Amino acid sequence: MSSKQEFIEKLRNSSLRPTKQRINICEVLFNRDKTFHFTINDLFNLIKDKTGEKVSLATVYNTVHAFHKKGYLKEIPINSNQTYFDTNVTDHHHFFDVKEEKLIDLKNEDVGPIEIQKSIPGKKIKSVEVLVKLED
Amino acid sequence: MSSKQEFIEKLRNSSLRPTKQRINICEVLFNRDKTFHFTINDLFNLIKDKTGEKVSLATVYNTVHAFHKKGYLKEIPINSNQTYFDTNVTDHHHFFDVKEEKLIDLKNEDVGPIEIQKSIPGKKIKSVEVLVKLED
DNA sequence: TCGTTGTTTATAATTATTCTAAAGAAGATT
DNA sequence: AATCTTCTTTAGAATAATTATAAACAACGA
Repeated sequence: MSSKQEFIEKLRNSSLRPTKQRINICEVLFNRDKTFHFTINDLFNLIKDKTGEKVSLATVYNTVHAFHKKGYLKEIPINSNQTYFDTNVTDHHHFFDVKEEKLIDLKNEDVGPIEIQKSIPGKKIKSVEVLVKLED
Repeated sequence: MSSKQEFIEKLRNSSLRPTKQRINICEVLFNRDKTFHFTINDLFNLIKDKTGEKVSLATVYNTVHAFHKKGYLKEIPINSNQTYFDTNVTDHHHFFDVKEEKLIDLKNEDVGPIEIQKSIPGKKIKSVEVLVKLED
């Protein structure tokens, strides 16, 4: 449970002006116990439902990208026509239920350590992501 | 080096009629030594270049999807605006050079074994994919 | 050869995302 | 508080990838 005040500080600390819209988006994204997987469209609809206030789609895009850039959101690679984001920005992996189009977190302990025994000169590893697809 | 005749058989065996267009696409996709990573648009352009014959974009989409369904192509999960495919349908992983937008194969030996120590009732694992993003 | 069914194609439609430019709000300065 | 600057929001247009449509065409079987 985070308070409005905390969100305002968080935004200020990131040199993002604490606007009504951004605070509403924070409420929806970060005011929850469990990690949250979503598409922009999910979020767009949830904001209306949860806060009663409408935020334009463009602002949702802007804000999600801003939060992603600041490291408050993580983009999840799935083959789908829509981009998925995750409020859990720690290093972790995912199940993807292909039929239900649903993402499920894998704790780091759920996946053994991953050793990459190859390197490309001049490049360093930015991230290692495992995606486990599930079928019935 | 596969021959035209082999492609025709391959197509027939999959109950896909061996049309000129499909055979051309096979030549471009499967008549090569190394694995091939591509987007639909890459392929569309390559067909013109390599075979001299033009195939409509819609047919490229149709054929790639048909081949994917038959298991001759693999879709690769990357966060990008375009969908990537791979002619290497065996179980393997990838580097993705974020800057150059280029995929590089990881042999299975290059990645230690991956243990998934969690399961979802009623679901079974369809695939396990590792994507290693690279930066400079 | 003829009829059936599958395929190709140009084009239109759809969908996710980004761009644009004008109106509005936040922050700093006096 | 009034003003100025800068950032933000917004509706709507623009773009880009993909999918749908429906008519012309080609492969197959009888």
